[in-house]
Amino acid sequence: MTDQKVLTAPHPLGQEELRQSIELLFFAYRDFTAEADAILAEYGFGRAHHRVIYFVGRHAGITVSDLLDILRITKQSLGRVLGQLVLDGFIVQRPGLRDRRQRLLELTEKGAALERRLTGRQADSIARACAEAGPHAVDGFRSVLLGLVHDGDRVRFTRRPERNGGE
Amino acid sequence: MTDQKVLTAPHPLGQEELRQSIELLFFAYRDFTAEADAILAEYGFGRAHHRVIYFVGRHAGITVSDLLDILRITKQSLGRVLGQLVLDGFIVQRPGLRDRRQRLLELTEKGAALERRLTGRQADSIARACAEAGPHAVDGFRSVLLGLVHDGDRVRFTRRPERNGGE
DNA sequence: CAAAGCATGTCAACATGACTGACCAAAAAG
DNA sequence: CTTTTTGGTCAGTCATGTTGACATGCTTTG
Repeated sequence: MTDQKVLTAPHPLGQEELRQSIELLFFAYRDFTAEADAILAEYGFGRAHHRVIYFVGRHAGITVSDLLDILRITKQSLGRVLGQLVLDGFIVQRPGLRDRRQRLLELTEKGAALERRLTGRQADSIARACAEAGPHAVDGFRSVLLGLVHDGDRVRFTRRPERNGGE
Repeated sequence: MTDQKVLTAPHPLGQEELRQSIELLFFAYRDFTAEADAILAEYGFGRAHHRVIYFVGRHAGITVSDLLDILRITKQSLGRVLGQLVLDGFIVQRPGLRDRRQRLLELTEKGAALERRLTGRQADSIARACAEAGPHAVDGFRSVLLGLVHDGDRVRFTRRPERNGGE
């Protein structure tokens, strides 16, 4: 019969290839996040808690405002999950020195342990997928994803993400 | 032989690369879905409606059960959004002939128009990102994503997705 | 300095879209 | 013909997003 290997894109990408890419993104994200969700459920947490733990771990001392810029949710939504994480001892807040309104966020050791567990699991998933696809595929994977990220956030991937000045 | 770093990869992807990949997936998915969300908001719909419209468009005559297998949500969750879409005239249900309990789902012309609008917008996003990254990157993008998809669903991308036998 | 305005974060009320449990109807199994 | 399985629905709850009103503290200005 005719072809059945649909996974090679000859040219500027036809309708079918684009549809498959849309679906791949949906299925991949669904399954990728399901891994961590299972762990989070043990703690009574959801995906929102995961995102907070991850980015606080990544940027120790981050302010609530900066976290909001990353997550693109409202202060109120963040406030709820953040409050739970603080109550449960996964995150500590300390007031900013330069600006006492701020609550600079940090993981506790307990929080850092959970973060390592979650990130480790997800890193394993990606590492396995990358290994299967070959090291060469990884560059393509990353550059297409980067093209999907809105301009304002691309800088996160082109320079060092660490920059915790003042406090 | 027998060393541990012999497994062919030039660099097995370090911690930092893996973290960046995790974040890329988060940011790319966030921005990718935001495009369609804006359109959906005009109709008073959410992301759940989008997924239903998309997969019903993709598999005309699909049953509720098969749709549930794709979406991995509960019948009850699907029922609500599906009910709205039927009420608003975006989807029609017709009873199965072989099994009268089934409600085979199809888009109306109105539903198909919305589906084209949503998919077109998302296809443009991906096409642009792929064009920027180069046609070569696209293969890598797709094969890594495919590696993240759980086994049971990979078959959707290796053979023709159409197969509406019975009715 | 005091008042105005802006920035940071909180509280209250609400909407969406997941979930579980109880249920009905039709088909399949005995 | 009963019982079990399958396909789908109704009611209620939970998680997590939203907007609006607000307290506090920094900054700017008369």
